[in-house]
Amino acid sequence: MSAVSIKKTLNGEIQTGTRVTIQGWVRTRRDSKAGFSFISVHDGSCFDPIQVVAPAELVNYEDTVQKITSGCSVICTGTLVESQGRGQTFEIQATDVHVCGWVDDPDTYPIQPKQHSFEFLRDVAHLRPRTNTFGAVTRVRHVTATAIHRYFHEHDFFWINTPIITAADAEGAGDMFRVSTLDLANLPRTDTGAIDFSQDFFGRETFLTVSGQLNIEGYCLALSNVYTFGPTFRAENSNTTRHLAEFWMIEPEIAFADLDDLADLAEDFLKYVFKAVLEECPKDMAFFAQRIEPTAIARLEALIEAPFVRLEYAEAIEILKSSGQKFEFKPEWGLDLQTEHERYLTEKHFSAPVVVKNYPTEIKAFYMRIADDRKTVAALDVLAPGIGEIIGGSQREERLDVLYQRMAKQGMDAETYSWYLDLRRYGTVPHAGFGLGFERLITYITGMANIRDVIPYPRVPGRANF
RNA sequence: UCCCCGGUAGCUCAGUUGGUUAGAGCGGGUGACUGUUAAUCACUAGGUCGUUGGUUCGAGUCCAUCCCGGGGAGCCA
Repeated sequence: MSAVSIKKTLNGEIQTGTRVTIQGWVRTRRDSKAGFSFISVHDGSCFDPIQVVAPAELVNYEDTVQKITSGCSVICTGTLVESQGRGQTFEIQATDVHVCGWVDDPDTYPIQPKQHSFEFLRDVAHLRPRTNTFGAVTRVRHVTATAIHRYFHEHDFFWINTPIITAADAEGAGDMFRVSTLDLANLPRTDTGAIDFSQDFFGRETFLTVSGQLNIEGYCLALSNVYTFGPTFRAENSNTTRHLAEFWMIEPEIAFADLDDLADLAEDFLKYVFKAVLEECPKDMAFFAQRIEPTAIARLEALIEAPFVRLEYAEAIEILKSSGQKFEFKPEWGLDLQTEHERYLTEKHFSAPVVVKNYPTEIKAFYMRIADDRKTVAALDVLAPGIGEIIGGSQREERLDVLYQRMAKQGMDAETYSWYLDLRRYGTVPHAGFGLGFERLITYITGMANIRDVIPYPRVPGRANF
């Protein structure tokens, strides 16, 4: 008999009276001297475990069933029945309980049927997926990723796998990890004493990507609507609840589009994804609302209904200035919004996600389209209550001469970016795109406070365990 | 990188102005009890109090140092 997922045994898909085999890991075992044990088994297929009722008549009851502890892997066969007890609809009356793998030392098995701190669970990242919370996070993460691909597919976007290894050393998005096969203890040198990267694997200096944007623009100016969804690396020494050195980023890029088209896309996209998660993960979301963040479901529902607030950067500054709030950093036109400013806007003033558009030229990247008066560029940030910046994007500078000037002004080497300039030389069009941090999105959806708890094995400064 | 907080049993924590033998709950073991629900009750095992040094008659407690963790800020997604 082939095994079925616990999800199927619990969702009514299988008729009661059917003989089934399930396989998974034990959460708890409770004995009843009335002649049976209750074994709570999960397999990750759904939030709830199934209760296996193991009668004392089983041949291995005393030497096996009664020795089962949390974490053992089991294969159980029996009849699916309506539960005679409270707390669950279905359960399995076992005729066979087989322990696949014992827990060597139950005394030190880290995952107990109790609340653990997330800090502790980070130290056992290989075992934490066995907990309620991380099972739920994992399923939500999967459903979110799937919804993202589905949204783009349904809207005629193509998924472009931009390279992870890149030679562009100044994409303007922070410090990069070096990729090299040179012998660190014995580096080849040029005549001038510099490291001779011509002897390196690629014959030049290379890094891990900090963004697929520049690469994807080429595909945008050919396939019109495209996106990346892949790993991204930042070697910044950021120690916060919302930064990772390795994370996943979604970057759509749309042709024949301006900043408002981009804001429309961001809003429609986020609403679609939130809706999908609420529909496909009701149990997991209910858990987050109950145990992690009380507003987890309510705020997503509210967000799906209401139109996003949109305002100019200049307006945002005015709101902050006349707010009467005491800020550590005074809001001033020309300065970037501080975390405290973003929080005020999203959490207090609007109590909603806010799209801020058209930032001062000086504080934004070279590729963003400059306004006629040169004071601002067509950039936008989507700010969400609780986490701040979730999306950052812009309309790209599509005019060759303007882009060239801006690069020169920033002392950038036009030669390195000649291929990027080609895109403006041959059939340029207005286009725009944004970057969305996947883990930040999961953080927002689940209400999990720390981004290290929504990725399987977090990489942060000073830590790359597992 | 900067600021703040913390490190005591497998886990979550308590530990008074420095003072005898460092405690509880959960988890483990043993037993009792029960269609049980993070079951309940009794008994039991389990600790180099993060490291190194200092102050003191005496340090889990005070000081310094380093290591590790967490939160906040900056950078950003």
